[in-house]
Amino acid sequence: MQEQRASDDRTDASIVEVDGEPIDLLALENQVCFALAVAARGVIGVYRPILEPLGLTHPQYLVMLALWQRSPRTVRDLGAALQLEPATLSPLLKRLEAQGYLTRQRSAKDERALDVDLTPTGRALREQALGIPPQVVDRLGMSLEELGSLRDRLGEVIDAVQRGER
Amino acid sequence: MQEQRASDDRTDASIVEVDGEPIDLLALENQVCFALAVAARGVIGVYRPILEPLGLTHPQYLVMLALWQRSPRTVRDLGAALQLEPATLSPLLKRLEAQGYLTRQRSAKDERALDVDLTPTGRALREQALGIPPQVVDRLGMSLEELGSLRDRLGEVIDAVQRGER
DNA sequence: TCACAATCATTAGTGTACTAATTATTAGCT
DNA sequence: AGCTAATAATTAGTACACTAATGATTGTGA
Repeated sequence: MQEQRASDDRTDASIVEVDGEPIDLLALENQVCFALAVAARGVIGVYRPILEPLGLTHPQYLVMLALWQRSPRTVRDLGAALQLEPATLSPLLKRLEAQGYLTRQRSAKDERALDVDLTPTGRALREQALGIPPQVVDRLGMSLEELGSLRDRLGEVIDAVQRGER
Repeated sequence: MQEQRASDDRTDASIVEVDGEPIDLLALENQVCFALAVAARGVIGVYRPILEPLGLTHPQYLVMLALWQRSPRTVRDLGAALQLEPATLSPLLKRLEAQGYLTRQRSAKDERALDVDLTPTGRALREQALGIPPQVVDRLGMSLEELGSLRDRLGEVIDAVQRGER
């Protein structure tokens, strides 16, 4: 005989009342972090086949977006924009350099810093990228209003996370 | 002389008018996928120090949540609940087994399947986990209403992603 | 029954993403 | 000027997360 712990216990401290409704604090489907992780993986999965013809992964695509907005810029600057550790960007940038999309060279002003700049090929890739956002929106089948409002709410979460960093 | 493409072109096909406002389709700050990726990494980062005393990573924590809800269950079943490939779960479950939180053994009914079950230690860990959601909510400083509504909206994105899979 | 397809898990290979340690360069202080 | 602290990037090590290929078992149709 085996006890069914989680379901048979008559008093479970993880069950909380909210508006008179019992909510299980540890239920997977109630976790914002779980919804966030699954949604992020899912949306990145939508980009995968779309980015494949360009030879880009999703993180690499984000780097290219950052460089199309401003370049050259340093690894640290890119990290600040993309919220990534330099240790994550370092090998990622090397792969993009190997692809021929960017160049990496020490800054003249500060030999510690590395200037990352687009090659003509990398700059030209932007034309191909113009078709990507519409494809993604179409594939998701959600309105621009919904997506925009979601983006704004995610921005609040990002702010909340950063507020607590010290 | 070097042309400043992204900023100087007078007609940039990535600029679109929405409600009379010019929106740059390729701007990093307009990408939902970027907000999603940063928010997910950020929130998981909030869990990191909280989960560290339990010896769990965030994906491992999600596996434990799933097992606390129902166990034993197979790798495939866990994968369906967590939206993860079996190839991702396989090494992850081995680490949790090495930690002493679960057992892995072939199912008696179907030798292909692997039954994953909690150890007494793994079951007992649930008591420690009860304090985690309140800590995270406190750390984020957002209301339960905000978080609940965000979770629901992420659920819509997850549904949208799955609708398109065939 | 028995070949063959389908299913389940694992392994191999690639690419993030983190922390901690290392190297190189610059900035600041006396 | 010269020592020291701070800063920038890289490397090493661990852990996801994916696709593709593999091995083992089960289900199915002629």
